[in-house]
Amino acid sequence: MFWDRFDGVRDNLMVTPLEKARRDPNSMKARILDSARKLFGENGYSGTTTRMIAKAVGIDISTLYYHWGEKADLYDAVLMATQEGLKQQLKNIEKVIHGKPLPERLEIAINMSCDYLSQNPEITNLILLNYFTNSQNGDIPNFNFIDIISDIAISMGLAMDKDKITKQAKARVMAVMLSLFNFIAGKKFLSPIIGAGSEEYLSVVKETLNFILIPAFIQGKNETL
Amino acid sequence: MFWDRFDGVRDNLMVTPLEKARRDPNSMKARILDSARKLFGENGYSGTTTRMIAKAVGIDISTLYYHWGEKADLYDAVLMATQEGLKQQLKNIEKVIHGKPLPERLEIAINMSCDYLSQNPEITNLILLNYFTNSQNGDIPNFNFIDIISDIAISMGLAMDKDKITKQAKARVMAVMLSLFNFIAGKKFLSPIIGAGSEEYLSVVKETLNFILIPAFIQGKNETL
DNA sequence: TATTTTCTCCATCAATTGATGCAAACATGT
DNA sequence: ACATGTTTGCATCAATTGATGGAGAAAATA
Repeated sequence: MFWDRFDGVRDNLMVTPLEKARRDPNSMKARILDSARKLFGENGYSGTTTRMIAKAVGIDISTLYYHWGEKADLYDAVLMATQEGLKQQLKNIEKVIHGKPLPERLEIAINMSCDYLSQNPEITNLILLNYFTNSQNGDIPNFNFIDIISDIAISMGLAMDKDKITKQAKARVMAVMLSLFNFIAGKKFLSPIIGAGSEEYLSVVKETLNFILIPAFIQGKNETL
Repeated sequence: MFWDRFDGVRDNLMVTPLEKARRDPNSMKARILDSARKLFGENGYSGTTTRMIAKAVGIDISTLYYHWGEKADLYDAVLMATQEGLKQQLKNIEKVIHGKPLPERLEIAINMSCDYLSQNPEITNLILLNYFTNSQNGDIPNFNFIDIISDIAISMGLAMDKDKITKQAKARVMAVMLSLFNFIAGKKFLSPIIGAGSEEYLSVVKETLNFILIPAFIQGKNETL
């Protein structure tokens, strides 16, 4: 019986399903999570069925439900994993730009972010789709934006204390993020409109972001927020 | 029999369903279109069912199908109507700002656009949701962005000829639009993050857009695109 | 009024959806 | 080999989806 097994703490007792999946990237849990992330990113929550995910992994839906339970729970885990990856990437950028003057900091940050996000396009899709559909639909789990916004605000020198960030500063960071995310997430839609090929698109985006953001934040540097 | 009626051209022979609906705003067609626009804007294409729309109008689904046929056709009409409204509003703005110097033009355009879009929030939702889901899903009708982009580019003095707009100019206009659209569409999601109430939110957004866009486009005014 | 056309709703369809029960397969330790 | 718990897939469920046929009501036409 299970209560006979007192030989120490069973290590997955206090471990979240997401963490369990991350420990072994080849586990069924992790494979499902990967496919789910891709598909949710492509089609959104209601546009993605559990059968689509199961088929992508090559398993039966009941196996999926065995590992992750409800569809909403799986989606929640996908958002968590995405969020973690993004935060990790922000830390990497922070390391590189630390100490440098603001214009250079911005340029490097834009450059690195563009590269990272365009190499993992499902991230921006996932976040933006979530925040659109979720702004109206309360029963879908939602992405935690505020942490990331705060981190960036501090990194960009718009605030000192994580708890004392002005509305204006948050809004400015948000504008930056939204532009960037939209350009990446909407690549397939926007690149034909702009009339640029895949490689050219990324450089046009970088140039545009630099064009728009750098003068604003240089000018506003000494402004009181 | 219908072929006996040769008393002139029957005027709705060459009339699109959308136009027919616009002629009489109280017609069933128009009422369905209105509810559909609202719901598609709130929940996206796959998140909105024909039954939801019918229920909102207070009719049976078969009545809806009688008037609009396939769900995709109705969605298409919704996008068309939205697009027309947006273009009309752009013309209004153009009239007001015509002849004024660039910084003022930008400020007025931002101001008017913000007001218009926040009074018709389903517009931005519709467009953004469409462009996200459609960037991957080809069988859903899609919004015609390029016309609007071109109009704005000319109005902002980034180009002279509608057929000769550089990639950079298009990208810059797009960045402006995307920021604005996202702030409006994401109001419910973003305002708690910023920490602003409903009225305050709009003014913070306007301020932020001015802060970011005006220096960029002033600086870049004499640049060769 | 009579007839034709336009409209509305009920009932129903097949396909798809999220979700589960159960038995067989697999692994793991004794 | 045995008993244990862990995975997996088949079959199936009720609910929901987009969509239609047909009967009758309403409106227009004669």
